[in-house]
Amino acid sequence: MAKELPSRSEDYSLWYNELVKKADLAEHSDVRGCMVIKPYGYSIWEKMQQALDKMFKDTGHVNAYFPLFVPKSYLAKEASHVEGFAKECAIVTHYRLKNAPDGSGVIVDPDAQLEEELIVRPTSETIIWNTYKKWIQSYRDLPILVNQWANVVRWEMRTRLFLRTAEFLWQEGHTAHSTPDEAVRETLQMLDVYADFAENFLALPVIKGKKSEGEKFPGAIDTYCIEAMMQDGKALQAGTSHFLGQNFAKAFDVQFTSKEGKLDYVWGTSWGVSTRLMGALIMAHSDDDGLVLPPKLAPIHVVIVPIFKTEDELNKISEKANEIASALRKQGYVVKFDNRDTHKPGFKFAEWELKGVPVRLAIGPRDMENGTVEVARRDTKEKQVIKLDQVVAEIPNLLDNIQKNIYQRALNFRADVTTKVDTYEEFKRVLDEKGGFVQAHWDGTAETEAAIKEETKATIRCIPLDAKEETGKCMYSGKPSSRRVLFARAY
RNA sequence: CGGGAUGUAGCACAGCCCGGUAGUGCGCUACGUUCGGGACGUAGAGGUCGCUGGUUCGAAUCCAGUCAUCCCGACCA
Repeated sequence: MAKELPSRSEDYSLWYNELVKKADLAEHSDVRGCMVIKPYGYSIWEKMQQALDKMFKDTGHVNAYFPLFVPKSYLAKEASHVEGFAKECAIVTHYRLKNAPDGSGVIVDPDAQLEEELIVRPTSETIIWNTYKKWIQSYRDLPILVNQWANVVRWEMRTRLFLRTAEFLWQEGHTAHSTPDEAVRETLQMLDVYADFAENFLALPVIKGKKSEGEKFPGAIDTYCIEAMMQDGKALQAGTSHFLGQNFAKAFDVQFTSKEGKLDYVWGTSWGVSTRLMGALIMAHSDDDGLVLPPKLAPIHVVIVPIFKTEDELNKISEKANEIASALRKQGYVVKFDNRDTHKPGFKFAEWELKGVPVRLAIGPRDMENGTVEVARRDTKEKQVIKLDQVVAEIPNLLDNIQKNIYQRALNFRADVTTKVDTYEEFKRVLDEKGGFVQAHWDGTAETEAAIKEETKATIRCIPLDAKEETGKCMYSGKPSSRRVLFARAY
């Protein structure tokens, strides 16, 4: 009762906020715009990290760590980069505090001003390319395929748990190559890794595409992205991969001698996903009863709830429950036997549903008598009673089935809210009445893009990589267009 | 950063207009009855009223500042 959620369809934002807090994922800190990720939420993030990290290693990458602080002058070296990030930087100006002369507390010591201010990294391109300059002389030093797990700070005006916080956790890959082809291949490879991860672990279908000039990363030649659809019809950028060309190499004077003995600037990429994926995970699958986790990312796969009146009953049930639990654990599943005698079964059912545990087993005296167990799946809330000796064999199939089902559900939802339109009137009507992705022709100009954004708040999410060649007319300007692009209102 | 709202017990909120011993529900603790979908009864514990300053004999209440959160804008690879 105390934990009941607001309805998803009534107020999506409220539902989201309450769910994040009540499912024990995260909460706002008292520190401006910052978030506390609670143990349960963090354990999901850890599972994401493990899966991603393995995929990075499998594609030849290694991890390293670079400083949190970036000297102001580094950030200034790449013109569009500084322009893109200047408005949201936290800056360290002093290195010492002292007691206030009037005894009112501590103050910043005015004598301890830094000669050059340090920026708390909003992203690490600059400090990393400054380092790469020292690492690279020859084509033999290339490629460099480095990833970093870190926190970054972007002083956003308005924050939202997981989706936009002042500080967030992420990984950022930064690679250096001797040829543009290789760098472009790397950029696209990592985009594929992200899409693969989203679909196979998050159970979240994504659209791979390229950003328009207006939406691309400051300092990139091309920005590629994966775009996902949330249950309220708004899009979410779930990851990006940038082809940096020689922009950062030129800004930081990173040159190498090629096989032919010629001096050239290094070609770069960068790519990242963040704790924003947690937001995507929550908004894509959950319902009014709480979180729905894909089994591959669930910190607990199976919870066993005993139903008992007496200690004697509990002991008998525990014996069976522990048998099942240890058999499942041997197969690598995380099983929670919730034998608390402080809460009733109904309370436990509701609590584990709120937390999104994919499978729940309930065993009571009735089951003990019949040699059965009640199996409930979180995604559909279906319950069935099966033989006790079959349950261990059934669970892997069931978990697999749940993983596939929530992916399929999200895919169906996305298809339902994806609309093809040819006129601007229709475009506006679809956005207001239905939301979702809108496929429309665009003349390719920044002016049209900006005007549409201004008038409808919808942005070009991406130019899908698999967009078919199709002659048409821009819905806004009437000028010719050769393919449809994807519009949506977005987070 | 602009407009609006909020900040009082772990949580949700009332009290503020009209200044005078800090309230309610949930949760928490103990005991009893319960236990197959969020139990009930009885008794109890728990609060520098966001923070700083001002007005006043006296401030949760009035005034100023400040910090944070929420909504709308702006901003946001």
